[in-house]
Amino acid sequence: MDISKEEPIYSISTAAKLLGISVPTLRVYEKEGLIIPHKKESNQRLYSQADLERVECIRRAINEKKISVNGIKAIYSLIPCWEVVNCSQEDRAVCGAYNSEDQPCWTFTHPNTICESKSCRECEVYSDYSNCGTIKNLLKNIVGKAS
Amino acid sequence: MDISKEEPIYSISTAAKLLGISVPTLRVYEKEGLIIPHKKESNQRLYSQADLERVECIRRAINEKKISVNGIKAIYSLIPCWEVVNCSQEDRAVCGAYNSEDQPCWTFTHPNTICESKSCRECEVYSDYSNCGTIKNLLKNIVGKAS
DNA sequence: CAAAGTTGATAACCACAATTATCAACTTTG
DNA sequence: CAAAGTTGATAATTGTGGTTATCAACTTTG
Repeated sequence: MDISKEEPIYSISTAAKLLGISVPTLRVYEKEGLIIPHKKESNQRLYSQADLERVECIRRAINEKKISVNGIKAIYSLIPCWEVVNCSQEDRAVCGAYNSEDQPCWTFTHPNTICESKSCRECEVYSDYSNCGTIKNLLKNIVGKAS
Repeated sequence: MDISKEEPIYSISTAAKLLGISVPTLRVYEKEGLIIPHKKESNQRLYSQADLERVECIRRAINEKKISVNGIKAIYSLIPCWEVVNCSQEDRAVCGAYNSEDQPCWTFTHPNTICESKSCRECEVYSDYSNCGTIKNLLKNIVGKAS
C-alpha cells in the first residue's frame, strides 16, 4: 500500500471536481457512512487518492450495478470485522457492529472492545474492502480456513 | 422444518392476494432470481407457505430497509454456498456461482459440480437463508470455526 | 480585510426502479 | 365448451432515492 495514496490532500471541491460530482453528494455519502474523509483540526474535509477510488467504486455500485445506498451499507455490514480484527467473545457480546445488519461497523463507536482505541478510517476493515468486488474474496479466504 | 410449510399449494393469484401485491410483481421477483416457486408439469407456478414468507422478507428489504432488488441479489451472492454444500476446489474453479458478485448461486446452472444434480429450490443455500436477517448469522457460525 | 471556499441543514428536482396494466395464446376447472 | 386463470412479453404508471441548489455562518487564503 503506497503511503501517498493514503495522504489526504484534496479539498472537498477538488475531490468533487475530480470525481465529476457535486460537493453535497460527497457529504451525503459521508453522512450515510460510506466514506470517512480525513478532517483537519478546523473540521474541514480532506480526501486522499484512496478515498477518491473508494467513491468511484461506490458510484459504480449505484449507477452501474443499481445497488441502492442502503444496499451498499447492508453489504458492508456483512464484512466479518470480528474476524479481521480478531475481537474476543466478550467484545462481540457488547459490540453494536457485530449485531448490525444495515450499518457498516465503522459507523459505530466501539466502547469496551478492541476497536475502542482504533481509528476506523485506518482500520483494515474499512480500508481493505472498499473495492466492492473484494468482499466475497475476503469471505472465500476466511471461510476457507474453516474446512 | 415443517413439511407442510414447504408444500406448494397456492396458485400465483392466491399468493399475490395473500401478499397484497400483483401477479406481475411475483413474476418479476422470480425473473430476478429472488424466488424459485414450484412449477407443475404444465409450467404453472405454485407457492408454499415458506415461499410466501420469503417474499414478505424481500418486500421488507425493499420497502422498509430500502434495499434495491439488485442490492438484495448482491447480498444473496455473498452467501458462502461453497462452504454450505462443501464443494471441492475443482468445483469452485468451474462454478459460475462461486465467482459471481451480483447473482445468487441458485440462478446458475452448475455443470460439473456437486450442485449439478441438486435442485436449488430444495438446497439449504436457497431455503435456509431466505430470511434476510440470517445471512450474517451464517457468516458468524462459519467464520467462527476458522479462529 | 476582502475573496474564495467550507460548514451543516433544508428544500427542490428528476431520473428511473418498482409496480402494475394490458395483451394474445394457452391451460385448467366444473 | 364456456368461464376463469395462467403464460410470457411489452408498455404505461408512479413513488421516491439520489442528486443538486441554496442558505447563513464560519474559515481559510493571499
